[in-house]
Amino acid sequence: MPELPEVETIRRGLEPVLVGQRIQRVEQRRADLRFPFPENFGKRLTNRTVVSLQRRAKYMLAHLDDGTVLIIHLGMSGRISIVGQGQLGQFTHNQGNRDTHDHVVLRLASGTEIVYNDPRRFGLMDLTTAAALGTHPLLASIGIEPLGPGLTPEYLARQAAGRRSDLKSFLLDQRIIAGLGNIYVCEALFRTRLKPSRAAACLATATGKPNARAAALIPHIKDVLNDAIAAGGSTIKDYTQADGSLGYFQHSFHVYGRAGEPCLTPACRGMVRRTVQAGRSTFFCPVCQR
DNA sequence: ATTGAGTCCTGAAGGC
DNA sequence: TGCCTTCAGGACTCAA
Repeated sequence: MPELPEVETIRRGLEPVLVGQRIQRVEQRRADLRFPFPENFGKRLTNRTVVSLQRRAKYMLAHLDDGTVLIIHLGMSGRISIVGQGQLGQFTHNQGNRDTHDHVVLRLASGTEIVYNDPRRFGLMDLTTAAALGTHPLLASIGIEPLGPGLTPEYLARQAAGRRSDLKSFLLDQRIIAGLGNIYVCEALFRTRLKPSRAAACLATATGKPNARAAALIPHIKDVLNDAIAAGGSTIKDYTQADGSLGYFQHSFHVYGRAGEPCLTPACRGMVRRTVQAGRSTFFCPVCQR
């Protein structure tokens, strides 16, 4: 389920358990995920201490004490569990009891295990260094953070001007905004009352300047992401998951997954519709999104 | 340079 | 119960 808010929620849940800890043992249970693991993957992590855990787009970046950076992407189905002593001190489930899709287990000096599980294996892990992070092939050409200061009406308009793609594909393009996924693009466009099939160029004037649509879209993108992070954060805080899984919280979406159901805009009589754009499901209200 | 289609992989859900 | 099809929160690679 991971989009940016899920990754950020997982990062926040993992941070207090992982940062400052020495990785005592690495259990790598297969040779590849989406890509092969780098050479000596386990060896390079073993006995290293995690100094910080950051997020860039949908990537988690664990900085280690020797300058190594562990890059983790969860793909479509990646999940991370904290097994052992949870944040409230209770043991959550038996260690050593591995699932078929538990691909990597990091055993920490504290005795806690960080378990990476990914049935579809669209996720990945790689190693680089802090110095080389900016030129890493996966990170070098991705766009701005949607929650960062770079997302401005001017930026959106500059990127959108002259494009022939539709709004939905434009916002999903990680080279423009890095971290928006299918759900939150649908939700942000709903909040902005913009039809996903509209041309991306509708965010700019003829001279490439931002217009009212670009200005309106930005706070909706930020709000929908921040709302989801806030919802996830409370779940982590309460630590309600019996198995220690992170990022399983429920969201209430306005359009995503609601095809055939009534639009939630007050007084709107529309029905949420599902279409396909760029091979991905799009959900929108044809009445109030124009 | 952009854009769209195909691709990786497993599991859940729904139809018959 | 079982077999089949469709769909899934991502994003790389390649062809046009």
